[in-house]
Order: sequence, then C-alpha cells, then structure tokens
Amino acid sequence: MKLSSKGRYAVMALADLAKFEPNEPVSLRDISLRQGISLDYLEQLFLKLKKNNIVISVRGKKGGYVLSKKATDIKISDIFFAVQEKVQTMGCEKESKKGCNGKTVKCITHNLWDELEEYINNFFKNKSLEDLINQPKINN
Amino acid sequence: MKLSSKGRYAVMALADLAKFEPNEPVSLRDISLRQGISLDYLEQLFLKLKKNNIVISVRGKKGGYVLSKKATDIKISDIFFAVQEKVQTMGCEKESKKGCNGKTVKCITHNLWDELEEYINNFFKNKSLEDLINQPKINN
DNA sequence: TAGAAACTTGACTATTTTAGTCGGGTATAT
DNA sequence: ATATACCCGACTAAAATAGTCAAGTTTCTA
Repeated sequence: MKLSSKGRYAVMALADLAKFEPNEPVSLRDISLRQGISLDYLEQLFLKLKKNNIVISVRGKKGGYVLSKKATDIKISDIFFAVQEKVQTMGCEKESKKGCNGKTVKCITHNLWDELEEYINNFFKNKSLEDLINQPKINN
Repeated sequence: MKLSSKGRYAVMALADLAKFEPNEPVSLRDISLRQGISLDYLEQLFLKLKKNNIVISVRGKKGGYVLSKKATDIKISDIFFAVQEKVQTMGCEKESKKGCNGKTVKCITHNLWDELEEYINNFFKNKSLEDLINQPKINN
C-alpha cells in the first residue's frame, strides 16, 4: 500500500505554491528547483490541477500559477482527485451487483476494505493546504 | 494509493481459514477454490504467514493449515507485516537524518505523510480476524 | 519588435512493482 | 504405493509509475 509520487508531488508543489503565492504567480521552474521535482512532470500535474480549478495559470514571462481559492478551502482530497490519485483498497467493483472474484456475493473482506477506504478518505477531506503551511517548525 | 493483492489475499485467505478451521486443517486447495485465488500464489503467502507464526502447517494427506492462535489475537496489522504489505506514504526515509529530496531538511509535507501512515496503521492494529468473521450478513 | 520566460499538449519510454506461473522437491495418511 | 498437501526457489508477463521529449503558444520586457 503505497502512496504514489503523483499525489505526493502534487501536494508538495501546492504547499510550496501556497507559501509563496500571496503576491504574484509562482513559476513551475521555481517549484521544481525548490522541491526537487522534475519540471516536465510538474507540468503534467499542473495541467490537471488547472482543469480541476485548483490553480489558475498566468501565461507569458512573469507568469506562473496562483491558487484559485483560499488555502483553507483546498482539501488534500481535492488535490488527489484532481491528479487522479485515488484510494483503492479493493480489486472488486465497489458498487457492482456481480460481487467479487466472479462470485455472486460479496467477498468475505469486502466490508473491511470498504471501511478502510472511507477511513482514509476522511483523513484527506479533513486536511487543507492551510493546515500544511501553518505547521510549527517547518524549515524548508 | 492502492492496496495490493498480496495483502488483500492474505486477509481473505485467513478469514476463510478462520471460518472453517475449528476442527481440522484447511488445505490451500480448498481456500483457492472458495476464494478464487491462485493456489501457487497462496503457497507463497502461507509460507510467510507460517514463518511469522500466524499459522501452523500440517503436512501430508489430510494436511493443511491451522491458525496458531485465537482469531481475536490476530490483527490485520500482523497479517500485513507477515506478507510484507507495508503502508508507505513517503518517498523519503522516515528516520533519516539527511532529510527528503536530497535536501538537508524535512520536506514540507513530511509530517502529513507521517501522520497519515500512523493513522492507517492504527486502523489495522484495531481490527482482528475475529472482527471479520463475526460480521452480520456475510454470505460467502 | 525580437527574444526570453513560462505555460500547453500529446506522445513516448525506461523502470519498477505486482501478480502469477512453473518445476521440482518432501512428508504423511490411507 | 500413491495421492494429497505442504515446501521452496526461480522465472516471467503484465501493468503501473515516473519521467522524458518535442513542438508548440502566449506575453512581458528591453
């Protein structure tokens, strides 16, 4: 059970952005340098973040990205959804009538994974970008 | 963020085992058939479960596996540990002095992932096999 | 108005992980 | 004896992931 870089990078990048954003657009180049994330990869991620209305792009020289709303209103779950980092605990279809493993009924552990999924999603829904940047003792 | 089959299968198989075990050893063949998991794959998993003292093997005809302790005393976390399904939220070393991304300090989101990891592990530590098989309305 | 900085977009590829297979064992009940 | 079941290591196919590359367009600034 591993969180992929996609989701991690997206949150890292936005936390960086949130920290520097107040005045003017932040370029991906700067984020890339500060966070050690490949520029090309960041571009992919921000395209998605933009489409999902989490950031707004400013083109041209002096351009970059700006948060589309207050850091308080951006939840980790929103970010994950945007870059398609989904929490997936089951092999079987969640709402399928057919059941798991080709059987006609739910597998023994179906409810467990269901519960886990909701548990984790809850964590993400209850954390905003603001929570990240307002931590005590962050030194990067 | 995906739970791999390894962990899922291990829990499914043990839940199956716990349900049928009381009297005599349960063969992997039976579990394989009932749960729709490849026999060869199950063998790999049970080797690990055995080494981690979660099941006891009985060789020969009429052999199979038996739980090594009460279902109440087997937590999901034990099972995951045994098959090496670990919860990994970070790229960076957890206890490393060097910090993340080759930087000398912790990455912005380090604490978040740390917290998440503990949150998820808590879930697993608080669920036993017994909890699974004693659910209402399990029909497989 | 030229050029540089920065976003836009799609396609491509190497690496890693995962899931599963295969083959040849050994033990034991009947 | 022989069938059933555990034991164990090596191998492989497929999928996912992470990252690269190339060729744009837009806009600021000198």
